Amino acid sequence: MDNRPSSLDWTHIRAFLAVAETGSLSAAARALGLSQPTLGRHIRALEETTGNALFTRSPRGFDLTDLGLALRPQAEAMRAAAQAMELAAAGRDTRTAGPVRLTASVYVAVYLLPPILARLRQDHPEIEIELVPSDRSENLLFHEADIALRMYRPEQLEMVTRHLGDLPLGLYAAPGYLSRKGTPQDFTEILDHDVIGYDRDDRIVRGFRAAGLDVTRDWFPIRCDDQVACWEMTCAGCGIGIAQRVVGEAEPRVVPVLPGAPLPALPVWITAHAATRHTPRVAAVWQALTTGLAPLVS
Amino acid sequence: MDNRPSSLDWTHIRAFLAVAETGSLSAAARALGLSQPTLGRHIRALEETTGNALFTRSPRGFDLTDLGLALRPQAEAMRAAAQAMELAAAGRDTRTAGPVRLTASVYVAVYLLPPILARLRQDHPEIEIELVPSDRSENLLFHEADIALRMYRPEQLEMVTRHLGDLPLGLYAAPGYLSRKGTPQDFTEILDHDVIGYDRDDRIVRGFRAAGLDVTRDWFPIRCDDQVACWEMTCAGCGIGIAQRVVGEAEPRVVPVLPGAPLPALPVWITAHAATRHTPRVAAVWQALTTGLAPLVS
DNA sequence: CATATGATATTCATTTTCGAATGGACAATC
DNA sequence: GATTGTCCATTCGAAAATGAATATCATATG
Repeated sequence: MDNRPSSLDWTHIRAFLAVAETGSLSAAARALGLSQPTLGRHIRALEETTGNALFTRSPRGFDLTDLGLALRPQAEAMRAAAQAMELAAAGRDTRTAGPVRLTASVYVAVYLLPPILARLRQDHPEIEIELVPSDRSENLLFHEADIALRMYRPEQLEMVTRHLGDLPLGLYAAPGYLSRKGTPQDFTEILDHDVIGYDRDDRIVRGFRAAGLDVTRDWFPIRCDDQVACWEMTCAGCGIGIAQRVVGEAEPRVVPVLPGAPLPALPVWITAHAATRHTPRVAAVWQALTTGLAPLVS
Repeated sequence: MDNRPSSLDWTHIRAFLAVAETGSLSAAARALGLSQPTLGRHIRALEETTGNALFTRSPRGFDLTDLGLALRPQAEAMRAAAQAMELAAAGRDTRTAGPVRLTASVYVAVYLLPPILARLRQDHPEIEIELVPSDRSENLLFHEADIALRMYRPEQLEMVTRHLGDLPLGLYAAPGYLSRKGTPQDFTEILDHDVIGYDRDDRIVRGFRAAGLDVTRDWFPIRCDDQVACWEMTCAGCGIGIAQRVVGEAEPRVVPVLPGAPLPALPVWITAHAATRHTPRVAAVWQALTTGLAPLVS
């Protein structure tokens, strides 16, 4: 019994991916220009080092187990990198063709990125952009995205991060709402108003507490997790909403409320894997994002 | 004759990355557990399929060409994906038998762990323990270890950490030394004594400062980076040394000095990857360490 | 029910790959 | 200037991986 924890053989990983995709050793062998016994040995070797079955065998072919399913995305990421390497090695001037996956908060993706990405598409039409709007925090890791824009400092090893600046926030409301409920003249008066808050995100609550207002989650008459929906409700006159100033000032349906209100500013961080940060594509997108966001942050 | 660049061999890419990082075939061979001729062949094969030189050879080693420089990030991305795959595989390893790699400070590894690991071996003989004593801080991540014991709180995402408690410290000296130089009756009298300090680690200096004694690194007549060597020198009568109480009290060659001295306690943190924390092996070792260390920390 | 098809496992001779050993070149050090 | 250490290139016998051929199984089909 040779329990070897040794690291995985990259050739075996390639075989794993081919079998996973074709569903059979024979088809994978044809695709890779190898023989069926060889592929079988590679898969078996991989299963021996991981200690668990990656496929269920049947006379019809190979099917991924749960473990195999979990491992497949990483293998695909490896192949993507290998393909990029081959491109770079072949046409040595190889530029930036290919996809870049970008994740950002829904809010940023909706209100800030479109003009920046339009400009990027114009300057680098060979780069395809996959935009993943997401407010969950943990989805950027391990190759779910090449670049992430976040409102907090990511703390990961192997990640390159840069603080782009801070997005000032402001309070806004539709004129119709203000004529109905009056316009607060002082920050404390806001307690008598309908403030639109995010449901699970407690940053707003904490922000109010920091400003000296003792409110709880229940105090907000309208709660919604989706920041875009929150903003649309604000624009529609549901109450006073919080928005980034660059967005609020550009929105004709609302007017600023209490411009001097003590609201914090949202930090903006850009993050990429150290491994991919300097590949041409990722570098180009990184550059476009930093320059495009620069005028928006203070 | 031009062999069609069918496609790059992933094993060769791995060799490329190792050589690029180490700067020599020999060092890369050591890192990969292969031989220098093998690495040389891999690189040559890669250069033949791409048709371009990736390194400039010199008797001092291998240097990346511009093309090789351009290819390196993609190779790094591949390895990042491979590491992610290995981590994912390790996180789903259901085997109870096999190795667990454990890292701890040299001091802990020498004086605290042996009985705990002996007990663990007895209870779980199917688990092999690889102990990596190390005082460098950054070596636990990315699967260099499954579990780490540290004297500070690790701050990484994707890591599970738990504070096990604090190890109280005490001052100790050999009777021979004390009869030669006298026994200090007050903490300030310690300035007239030979205190054995760690060389690069400034925690002792800061501890003395916090206690109101203005000392600098040069004040310590014996300095040594190795904590085990420091303690052995203390036991041998070189001066007054600092040790964890559990160690000092159990050592017949020394007696306590100034039991009430205001020394800080060392926090003990146990850490593991979130991905592997709950695999049977890692969980068993985690359990053994927490219960084994519990009576030692206050 | 017999047959054809397409799949995996196994075997074994062949090819490929590997590593120990060796020699030579350069740099640092005494 | 000799010595030592580290590096690369080459050689060659040993070890490992490979693929053609074959056996076997399950299914679909007439």
